Amino acid sequence: MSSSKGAGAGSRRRRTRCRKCKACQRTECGECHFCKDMKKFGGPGRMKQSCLMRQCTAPVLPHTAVCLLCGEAGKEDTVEGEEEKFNLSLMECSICNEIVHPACLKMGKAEAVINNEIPNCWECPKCKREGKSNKDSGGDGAGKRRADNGEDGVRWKLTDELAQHKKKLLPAPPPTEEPPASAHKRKKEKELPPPDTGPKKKLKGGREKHLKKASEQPLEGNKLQPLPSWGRVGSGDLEVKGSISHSTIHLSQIGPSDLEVEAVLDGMTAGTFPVLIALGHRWDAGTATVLTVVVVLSKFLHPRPPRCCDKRLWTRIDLSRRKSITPSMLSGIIRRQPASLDLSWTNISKKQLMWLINRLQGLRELVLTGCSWCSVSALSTASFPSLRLLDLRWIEDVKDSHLRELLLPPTDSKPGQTESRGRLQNVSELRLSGLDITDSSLRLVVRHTPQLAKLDLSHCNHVGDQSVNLLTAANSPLRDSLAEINLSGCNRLTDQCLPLFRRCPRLSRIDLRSCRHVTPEGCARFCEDSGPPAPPPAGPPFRCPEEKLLIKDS
DNA sequence: GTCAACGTTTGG
DNA sequence: CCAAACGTTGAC
Repeated sequence: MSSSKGAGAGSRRRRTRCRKCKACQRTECGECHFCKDMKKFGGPGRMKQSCLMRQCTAPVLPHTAVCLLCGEAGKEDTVEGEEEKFNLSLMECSICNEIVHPACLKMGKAEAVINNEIPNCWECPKCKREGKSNKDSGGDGAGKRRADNGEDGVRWKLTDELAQHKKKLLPAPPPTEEPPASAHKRKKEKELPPPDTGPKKKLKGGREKHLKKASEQPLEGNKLQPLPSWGRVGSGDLEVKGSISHSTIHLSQIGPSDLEVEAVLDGMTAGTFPVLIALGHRWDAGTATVLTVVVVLSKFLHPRPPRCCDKRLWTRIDLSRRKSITPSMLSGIIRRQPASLDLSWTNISKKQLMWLINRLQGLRELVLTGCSWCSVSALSTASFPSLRLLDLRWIEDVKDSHLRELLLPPTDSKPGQTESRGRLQNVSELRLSGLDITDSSLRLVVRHTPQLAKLDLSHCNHVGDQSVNLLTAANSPLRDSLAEINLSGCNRLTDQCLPLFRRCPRLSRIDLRSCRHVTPEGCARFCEDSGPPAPPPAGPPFRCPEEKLLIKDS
């Protein structure tokens, strides 16, 4: 096991905990694989790895690190000003591993690529000038490091192809041409832990990549996307095109550093990360758009997460329709601490879901469409102070007793608490489509989700006029909070429910499509009564006054 | 010296 | 290819 030794140029220095990040400051979970290995938790202590929950998000250079050229430590504290501080700080090159003061290099940082994710990490101007990349690191004088593994072989092969495309010039090849399908696929699997390959743990590899290649990590999937198809570009959003070369993304038009770039791969959201990563690289407006990648500046879609969350940079993770959720996916999710998690139509188990939600206290959106209640019941074991959206559509086998379990406040509320608070206290959007939810459960919804603004009850067979009465009754907190309700496909509803909606002052959208017993005439009358002008009796939608929208098919 | 755990190697 | 093992580093 000879790890690198000696003080030769570029011999690798081990990084160490920052001790400041959230992960560093928490205690060991005692439950993860590595905790269970530890002697203190009764394990054999052979693995000698950090608790999964305590993996440092910003590992720092050790105190003993010194500049290769002058032999001195980091001196950024001795000066004022960003530039000076940078020049006197120690920077470790992720290619040659050399640690130097930029000032000692005397090369100017224009050519360097600074890694904004890892403290004191860059691709040094020397390597950049020589055209070196991470691939080459095994071959240089440092020599100590193994050659990169096969995955990287794929990566770099593709990068080379990309460079060749560049020579041939645009336009980008059609998606089917390159990169080779297998490599393409493998690459995509690296975006997130793979869909259904067996259990795997990306710890060490992940950590190493974190150190060595983090600057390109969030973008690496993009490299392989010849021509992604793009979805949303909202009115306030900017669409820009850029090209990827090596680990650099060149954006052609934009500059603000506080926006976010969202990369969509094959129509699927791959992740969200601040554009400043891209800005860490050179601007090159003239770069040919070979292998065009489109990025959407989604300032308006995703408020930027606090800086401390930048390490993982994934605000949304979508694993919908993955056949199985593997342990590595789970730990990947935890490391990234997403604000939004989509697990719809997956076979996630109750145990897995429980494990997850207990570690995602900041989660704001959870989508569990099409999962089984058997798994979803995990929700009844936790509370979600940050949760705003809960999607439970089309969950099989949901009974009233189940929803009661979920909606009722935990029974073990502390005696000191003035009032017991339900688990979904702060949820503002609840989707319950396709559930056999009865009025008895709806009563609980009314009582225990006081912040609810959007409620989706479409295709709930038991929902009828009485249910609407319940939701809009004088003692219902939802009366004032409801802004949108989806009741499409609720065949028990009749025209009689319509006037009840007037009780809700904020209600601005009612979806009554495919409600067999709600007539267009009834809707027209409802809108008419709400004030002129009356819409035509047939054809959706009916517009009611004050920008309210009643949607009804003819 | 002890303890934690990084990064590499090994074995399945 | 991945999980486990382990030598060694770094903090204290």
